Amino acid sequence: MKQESRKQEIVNAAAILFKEKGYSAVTMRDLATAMGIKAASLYNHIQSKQEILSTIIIELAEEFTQGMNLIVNSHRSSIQKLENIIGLHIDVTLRNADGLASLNNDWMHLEEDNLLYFEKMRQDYEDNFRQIVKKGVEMNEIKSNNVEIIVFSTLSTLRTLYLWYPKQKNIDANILKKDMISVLLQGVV
Amino acid sequence: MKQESRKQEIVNAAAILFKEKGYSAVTMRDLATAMGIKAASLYNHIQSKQEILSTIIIELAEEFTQGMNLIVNSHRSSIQKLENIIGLHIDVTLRNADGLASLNNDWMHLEEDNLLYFEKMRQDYEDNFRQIVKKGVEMNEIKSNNVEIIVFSTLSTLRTLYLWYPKQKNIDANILKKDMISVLLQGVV
DNA sequence: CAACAAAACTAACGATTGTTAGTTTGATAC
DNA sequence: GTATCAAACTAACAATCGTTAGTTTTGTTG
Repeated sequence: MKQESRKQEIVNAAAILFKEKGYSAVTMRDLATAMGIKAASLYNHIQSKQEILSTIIIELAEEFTQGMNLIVNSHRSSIQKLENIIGLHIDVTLRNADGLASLNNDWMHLEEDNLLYFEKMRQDYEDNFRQIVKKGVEMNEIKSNNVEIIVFSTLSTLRTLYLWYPKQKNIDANILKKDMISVLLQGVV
Repeated sequence: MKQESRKQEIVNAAAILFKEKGYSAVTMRDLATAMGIKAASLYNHIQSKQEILSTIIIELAEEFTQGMNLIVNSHRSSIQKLENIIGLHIDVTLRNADGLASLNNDWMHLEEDNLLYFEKMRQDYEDNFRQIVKKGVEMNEIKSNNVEIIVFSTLSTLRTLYLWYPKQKNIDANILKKDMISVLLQGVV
């Protein structure tokens, strides 16, 4: 059907470089070299370096927002909702691990409008997450440890998947989901 | 004799800026402004921007290495060793949360010698961690989930403490250790 | 007060940055 | 074969980068 547009190729190549050295340390000449062209040629396809970054990040953030909204509005137990969140992160990570590096590490280099938009999505995401955990504690589905620590530790792990997953070979998404749910929710001891 | 040396003040100010925007995006002029002086004046106290980064990161990495060695050589159960590792991360984080941002996000901007040195320390640290978990599984102290997932998820959480801890107000280190051990080892459900 | 060192300053350097303007190339359509 | 258009190119720009050189200010000590 549609093959990948030249712009998307550039964005994908940029995501890989941004993952390795961060947005600020990657020059347009670096990116051009990775694409096998000259820096000026990039501007036939993109408007600015900044546009590349926002394309990567905003798209991913909207994916998470959309996924979280489905989960919040579903009629499931808190535990099942947490399991679905774990699944959401794994799905997104398998699809675009490179881009997640920018989302995690370079979001602060977005400029004004996109920065505010991103920060709102992230805040809403965390609030939704927190509410699910709180409800789970109220319903006695979740041990009443410190709610903030549960939110923080679970989210830390899920956000770091993009670093860990590529180092695992031939790992099946469904097995990964099962194991991750087991470790994050049932614990280690 | 010694208050904080001027160099240490510069390093500390740099750590804060590096945490906010990353090493590459912080200019020597940014750092000078934060110190209330001109950029050229910084060079009366430090040799290069790179020296600032390596001062921040290597010192912290050596702290972790030293702490891990003590734990590895201690005669404790695997669970107790894991608890001590959690304690180590909390202690280091409370002492220097800003510097940990650089260690986590900007280590790849170290140059050759320090980069290799750092990478070796990090590899050894992870190997030690993995061995402790493996031993725990063998001794039936730890549920035999996927060992790699346990190592990854625990380490992800501990490495991200630097972001989370400053947002908590008046949290006691010992209570934090207890809660963190509970969530990471005993689980949530 | 004179002497000295620490730490600030001004001015500038060569290199590199993101980006623009104008031009050439190469494939497809008529 | 010629027109078209996307996509590459060369050349250069103003701005900013880390850093150096040389000078002045500041504070302490005899």
